[in-house]
Amino acid sequence: MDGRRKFRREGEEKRRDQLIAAALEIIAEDGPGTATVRAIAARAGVTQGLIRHYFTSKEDLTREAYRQFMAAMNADNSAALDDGPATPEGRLATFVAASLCPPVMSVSRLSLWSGFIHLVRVDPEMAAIHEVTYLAYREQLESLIAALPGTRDPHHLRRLAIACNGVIDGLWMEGSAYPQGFGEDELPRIGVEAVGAILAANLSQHLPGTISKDHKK
Amino acid sequence: MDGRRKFRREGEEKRRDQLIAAALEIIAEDGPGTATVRAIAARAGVTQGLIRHYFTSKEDLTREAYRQFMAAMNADNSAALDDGPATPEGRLATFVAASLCPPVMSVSRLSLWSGFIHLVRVDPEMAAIHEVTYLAYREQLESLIAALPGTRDPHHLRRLAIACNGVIDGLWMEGSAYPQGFGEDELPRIGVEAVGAILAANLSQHLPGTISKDHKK
DNA sequence: CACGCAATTATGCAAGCGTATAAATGGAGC
DNA sequence: GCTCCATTTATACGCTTGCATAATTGCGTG
Repeated sequence: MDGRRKFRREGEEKRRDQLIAAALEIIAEDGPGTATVRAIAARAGVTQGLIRHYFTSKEDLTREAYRQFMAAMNADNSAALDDGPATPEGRLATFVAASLCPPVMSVSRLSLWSGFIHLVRVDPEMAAIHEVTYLAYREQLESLIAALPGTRDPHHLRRLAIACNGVIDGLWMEGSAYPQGFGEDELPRIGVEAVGAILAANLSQHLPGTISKDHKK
Repeated sequence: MDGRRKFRREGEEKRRDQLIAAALEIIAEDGPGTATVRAIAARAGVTQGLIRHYFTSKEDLTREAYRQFMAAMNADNSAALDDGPATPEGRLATFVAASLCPPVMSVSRLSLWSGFIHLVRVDPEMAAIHEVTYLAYREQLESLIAALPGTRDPHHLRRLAIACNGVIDGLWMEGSAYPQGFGEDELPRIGVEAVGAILAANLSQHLPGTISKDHKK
């Protein structure tokens, strides 16, 4: 009789997270084109009106989703530092390798990234979010480089960090797009070696054992 | 009285190129979101019906635009080989450097690339176009590497090419996104050095003296 | 110079989009 | 168990989109 659907009330935090998670899932699976307000609401198990109750617009939701995605990337990446070696070389090598291993390096992350990236070049607010998280990553990289033996002036240091970041980004893309194209630990090894080459440092020998074993295949 | 607009008849080839060019311009400037059928036709100076006369669908036009864009990237890149040195090391260094100089490396190219890239992960036909042009680039890179002194088995060679391609891609992104972040010839130098490090070859000394001097827009 | 056809325009349509608004309802507090 | 309000649903509106179709017109051809 009553066709009106039953529902449960949830806290604001939980609903926002649900909606953001639903948006990220859809973007990762089918691209941003299918991530409509209706599709996101359906995936989250609510009706579309609720989105406008928790977000001022769809753009707002999109930006929050991007912010959360980028934060997760950085968090997953830095988490590796906690369990790694304590030497400057070891920390840098661990950091680079973490960027080139799951969960940071994965198809779904690449799909998400590619779904967002064009917005960064079009929407100034997205660009701001990008810059903040990008700089956070690069500054962490820069401080790890600065901890290496030898002194470098700030300007040189900055350019080294940018260059290393570029290498890592490129390998991340390659590996995420073609996971089957590389052996188990091959990409992190290549990445660490390339970064070492740019910095004129020998990083490979400081990698934790689980990563630097011989590559098969 | 007669509000109907005047027009000139053009050849099929010319009209198709005009429409593709218009689509690329809009995508580069405002992102794919604003590249609607109407906007593209307006930019090309025709009415929207004409698009469906020369392309079976908007998807068709988009794919042709992507194909043309990727072809231009490869063409601009290989063109550098004609004017460069003839030694294996010199040719590889030239090729790498060309990827990191205008016109291949530029903001508009990055905007175009970012506007298309998410479609590659969603549309199988776009993925096919991507694979063809991507492989063409990588195979050229691979043959340049194979020409270097020393012998490598095919499997190893392939992985080296993938790794070098990753480095180049990453630096291309960095440099395209932040052109002001590097000195004039800094990025090609870093790229050649990093590629040399991966291949255990000394490429930098084989670079032509001035790299990005005379590029016409 | 008129004919004929393909190139081009003009108009319309159905579907989907984001957004606005009002009605219903779950659930905590008394 | 009643009340009340924030949460949630339901519905609708205006706009844009890609696509289809019919009407026009430029222009090569005889």
